[in-house]
This record gives sequence, structure tokens and C-alpha cells, in this order.
Amino acid sequence: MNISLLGYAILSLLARIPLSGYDIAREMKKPKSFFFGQAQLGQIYPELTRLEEAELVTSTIIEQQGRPDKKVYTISPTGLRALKSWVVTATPILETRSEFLIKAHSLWLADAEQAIIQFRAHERYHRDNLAAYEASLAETGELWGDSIRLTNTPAFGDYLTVMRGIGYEREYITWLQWVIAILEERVKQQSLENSP
Amino acid sequence: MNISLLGYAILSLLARIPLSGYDIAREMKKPKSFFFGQAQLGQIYPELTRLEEAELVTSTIIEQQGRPDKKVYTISPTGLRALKSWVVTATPILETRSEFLIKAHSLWLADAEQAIIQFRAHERYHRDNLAAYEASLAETGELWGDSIRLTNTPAFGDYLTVMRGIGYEREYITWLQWVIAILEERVKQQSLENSP
DNA sequence: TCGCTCATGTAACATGTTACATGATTGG
DNA sequence: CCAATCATGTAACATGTTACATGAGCGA
Repeated sequence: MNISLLGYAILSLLARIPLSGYDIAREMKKPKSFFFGQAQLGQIYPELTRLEEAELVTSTIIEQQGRPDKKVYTISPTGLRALKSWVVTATPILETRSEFLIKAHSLWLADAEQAIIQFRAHERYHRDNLAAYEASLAETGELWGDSIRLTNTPAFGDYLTVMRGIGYEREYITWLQWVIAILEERVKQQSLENSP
Repeated sequence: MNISLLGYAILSLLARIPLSGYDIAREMKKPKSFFFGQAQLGQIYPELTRLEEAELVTSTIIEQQGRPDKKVYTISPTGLRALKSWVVTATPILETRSEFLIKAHSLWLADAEQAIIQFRAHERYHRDNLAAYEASLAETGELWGDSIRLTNTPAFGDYLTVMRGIGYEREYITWLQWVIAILEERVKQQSLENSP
């Protein structure tokens, strides 16, 4: 039985706390969970069924007042063992297709002013992301202080990935601003050419 | 007729120079083309057929000596128009699933020494990437100098994306080293606990 | 009352990967 | 001689997205 990446992603959440399919989707939608790539419910439910068939998770129906029943999944000892060994295996590197960078690569074909609009929109988005990650870091900082570096709790995992998110977004924003500056140069140059 | 992201990726290469399906795959495998995500030939050939049916590209069979014939595709005026308008459209943001970061997120479950091995391997890989991008930048620097900022040639697109690659890899390496330092702290702490 | 959140699930569709089929040339 | 590169294509399979089906409760 081979477990898909989504399967491991789900196991890694269930290793922290039992969750329903709906909970898992909500968890993956949080800004600080950027690296999960928000999976759709249409993929999560069948995957949970497969994980249960493989006896990596177990489920219990929980009745709720005023809300539909939920099926809460718990990781099994086998599931936890599988996850633990996977965590320290080699990671195949597969570069993913980036729509925005494919566009940047074709920016020699574009009007500079139109391109600036798209870059500014992108910058706004990444600034929002950065703010969310920084808020998340501040939260764990208050709770844990420096002791986070030595604890064996889920918060340590969050600390590592949130720091990666912050570094990533800062660097991305720097690059976006650098491109915008070049595009602005081009707009100036264009207006000089058109009115000599 | 709606064009897939791979379709646009192919058009963006053909806007620079005519290529065969095999050429396109080779082009996408180059380090500096990291953002294309290396598509497999099994996906490229059918996609080229679709692009040709939609009259966005045309093909010619080229006979070669000592090598199999190749089918070279050229972008059509319609294809170029489609590409140009796509380049300045809004980009939907979809965070992709990152296997390595999902592992980092579960690092609280792992043995620090085993984790260090994986992080070092990852660091090596990203160092190699960085070196390749830097070489690519040096090349365009020699050919173009500062004039690259104002040209409307494909080299401008390369300049933008390679700079992004360099920034990305540097930041990634910084983060990997930061994590390794924390993990080394943990190994020290562990040995203290085991021999008091 | 309309739309949103909660909650699970299936089906259709789009995209991406791996394997198979074919075959010549070149380099170790 | 064996493996790799060049070259195109199909088929099977895995993964991911969107739409559909169902239905209660809550707030504007």
C-alpha cells in the first residue's frame, strides 16, 4: 500500500489532533498552512476512506447539537509509524509550474504599464501573506519564547514552516519591487521616445 | 477554446524561436527554466496537437541527416496575440503542496540527527541550483550589460526570472542553514540528557 | 428569503506521470 | 555490445478540480 503526498499531509495533521474531513480542509486553508496547497473536499473524503481501509486512521461519528454529525478521524499506531519514517526520507525535488513567472518570462512582449498593474496586485497579495505569517510567529513567540527551539511539540513544526513562509514572502516582495522599478524606467523611456 | 497553463508555457517558448516537442522538453529541463516545471513528453505531444488544431501554432517536418525527422512548431499570429494578452492578465494564486515543508512541519516527530542528513542533502541541491542561475546571469550580463533593463528581447524575460531564481535559492539556503543550526542544538541537548 | 457555514459524499472532467511501442546513430 | 541521445506518439494510471446531490441552522 503506497501513501500519496496528500495522504501524508492528512496524517501529519491527524498526528497533532483528531479531525474530520471538513476540519482538515479548513486547516489547510489557513495562511500558515501554505505548503499543503489547499486540497478540495472532493479529494479529501476519498483519501480518508483509503487511509481508513489501509488502517492508518480510525473514525468515530460524533453527534452535534444544531449541526450535522461529523466523522472524526484519529491516526492509528501504524499510521503514526508510517508518518515518522516518511518524515526523514529523501525528498524528490520537482519544480512546480509557476504561472506568474511564466508571464514574467514573456514580459518582453508586454506593455510596461499594463505589467506594472499586475505586479502591484501581486505585491499586495504577498504583503498580506507576510503579515499573516508574522502574526502567526508573534503568537507562538508569546506562548513559547526561546524554548520553542528545543520542544518536541507540534508548535516546533509550525515555527519552522512559518519562518520559511516569512523568508519566502520577504524575498518575493523584494523581487516584485525590483521588477516594478525596472518597468517604471521603461515607461519613462517610452514617453521620451514618443515625444522627442 | 481555452488554453491550459502548459499550452501558454509552450507558446511562450515558441514566441522566442520555433521548436519541436523534443526541443521543448529539453528547454524546460534547463535549470534556468525552473518555473516551467519539467513537463513530460507524454504531455507535450498531445498538447502541441491541440494547439495546432486551435491554429495557435503551425508545424513543418524537418528532415535531418543521421537523426530522425523532427516536427518543428512555429507560433501563429493568432497564437502570439493570445500569448500577449494572457501575459498581462491577473494571475490566480494557488499555493502548491511542498513535500519538504510538510516534512518540516512534522519534524517534531523526528530524530534530529536523521533530519540533519535530509536538510544537508536539500541544501546541496539548492546550492547547485543557485550556482547554475548565477552562471546564467553572468552570461546575460556579459552579453547585455545594463542595457538589458530596457531591451524588448527574450533576454529581458530570462533576466527577470533568473534574478527571481537567485533570490529564491539564497533565501531557501539561509533557512535550511538556520534549521540545521537548531537541529544541531537539539542533538547536543539530547546527548546531555542521555549522559547526566 | 437569500446566502453562508457546517457536513459528507459521488461523478465528471482536467491535468500530469509512467510505461509501452518503434527505430536509427553515437560514444564508451 | 550496451547505454544514451534523438525523435514521435499512444495508453494506462494517478492526481487534482469542479459540479452535483442533500440538508439543517443562522444571520442579514
